[in-house]
Formats: sequence, C-alpha cells, structure tokens
Amino acid sequence: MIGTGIKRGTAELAILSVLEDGPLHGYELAQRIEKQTRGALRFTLAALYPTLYKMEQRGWVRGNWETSRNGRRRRCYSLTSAGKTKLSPMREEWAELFRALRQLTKVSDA
Amino acid sequence: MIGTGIKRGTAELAILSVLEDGPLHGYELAQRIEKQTRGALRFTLAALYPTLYKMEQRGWVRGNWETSRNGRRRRCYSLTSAGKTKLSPMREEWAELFRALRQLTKVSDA
DNA sequence: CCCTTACATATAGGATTCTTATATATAAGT
DNA sequence: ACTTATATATAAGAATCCTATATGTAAGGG
Repeated sequence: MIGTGIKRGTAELAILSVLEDGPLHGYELAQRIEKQTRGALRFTLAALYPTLYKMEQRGWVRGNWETSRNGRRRRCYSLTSAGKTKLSPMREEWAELFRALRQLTKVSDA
Repeated sequence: MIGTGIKRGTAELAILSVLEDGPLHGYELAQRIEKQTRGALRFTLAALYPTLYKMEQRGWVRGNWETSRNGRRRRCYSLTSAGKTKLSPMREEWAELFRALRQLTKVSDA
C-alpha cells in the first residue's frame, strides 16, 4: 500500500472522483477507493469522515441521512454541482504535479 | 504554482533527484527544483533545511561545510550511496500513486 | 557612503492531513 | 453467545508544509 507521507492530499480528489459515479455513504466510499485502486490507495474512516464534513461545509458534497428498512441510519453523500466544478481544476493541479515530478526525476507512469 | 496540500511529501524525492546530478548547497537546491519544474514546484528554505537535516541523519545525504574564497560559509549536500539506493523504491511508490489516481479519476498526464 | 537586493543558513509557531485508539450501535453468521 | 461486518464519531498524536523572524556577508546603484 502507498505510504501516508506520499498519498497526503489525495483524499479529496479520491472522494470527489468516486462520487462522480453516484452517491455513496462513507463506509462504502472507503471500500470503493480501495477496490478501484486494487488496494494501492486506502484511507481509514477516521480520515474520511472529517474530510467529508469539511467538503460538505464547502458545498462540494451533500450528505443526506437515510434510514434503511432495518432501521439502520447512515449518511449518503452525493456530489453537488459545485463539487463537480471543483473536479477539473483539481485534476489539472494533480496533473501538474505529475509533470513536475517527471521533470525532476524519472518517475515512470507505466 | 502547485498548492501546499497537494505537493506534500514531494520534498524528499525532489531533493534526492536533483542531488543525483551533483552536489548542491541548500539555497541552490531550492532554485534548482523551481527552475527544473518551470516554477510549478517550489519550496521555501524553511521547509528544505529541516528536511535536509532529517535526511542527513538517515544517511541519505551528506552535508559538508565549505568556505569560499570570500569567506562565505555554506553547506554542500551530496547524495550518499544509501540515498541513491532509496531513490528507486521511492520513485516506484510515486509511480504507484500516479497509477492509483489514474484508476480513480481522469488525471491526464500530458 | 548608504541602501537595497541577492546570497546563505537557522528556528519558532501555526495549519493541514493523515494515523491509531476509542466509543457507540445494529445486523448477520457460526 | 460470540465474532465479524456494517456504520458513524471523536480525541490524541505524527508528519510535512507554511509564514515570520533572526542573523550575517557580498554586490550594485544612487
């Protein structure tokens, strides 16, 4: 798995990206990130929840409480239009970092 | 310029990478990183110095005090063999992050 | 001669973003 | 009855960056 020091800052991009494919609740979001990267990128829920609250305050995501038929409460997060708008420049900034590191070193992206 | 939150963790890779091309002192190291990335990646010296001290303690770099003919003191950092050995796995881990983010989102690396 | 800019290193204090550990609670499987 | 999976929440701590501040030399312009 990718170490903490290196993956720092990727959580927001990861959350917005997976929410682009449809709403998810927090627990499922963590699994999605892990599976979609084949276990390479992994976040604890203790990291994801505060990040989601912050992103909700910024208006990038909206969390709606749900009560499933079993009476289980959980919050379903969906991407807002403001969040969707944020994705492009955020991707571009990450692409910029990739280019910069490639100019400095020989990081292969195979 | 690339934001703080995103570039976190890149300093060590950047330092090792530019030192691979030859010894440099701290001040020059900051300029090198900035120029070689066309200003995209930039670190303050207040960030670089403590990082260099930490890397020296780990044995990845060695800092030798120099006194130029003007009597100006400065420390010249060079890559040790241990530091050289660290570069490959570090590059690989960054490449892993690139792959992971590409699997999650549509970060172009043009 | 003085002032500003460039060179050069150093540390303190603060922000951000992760971690582990802890807490609570329901549902399902053995 | 016990454990695992589901589900959210917070506290305490580590790591890495920032701005601000400190110190001092060298070079160039007015």
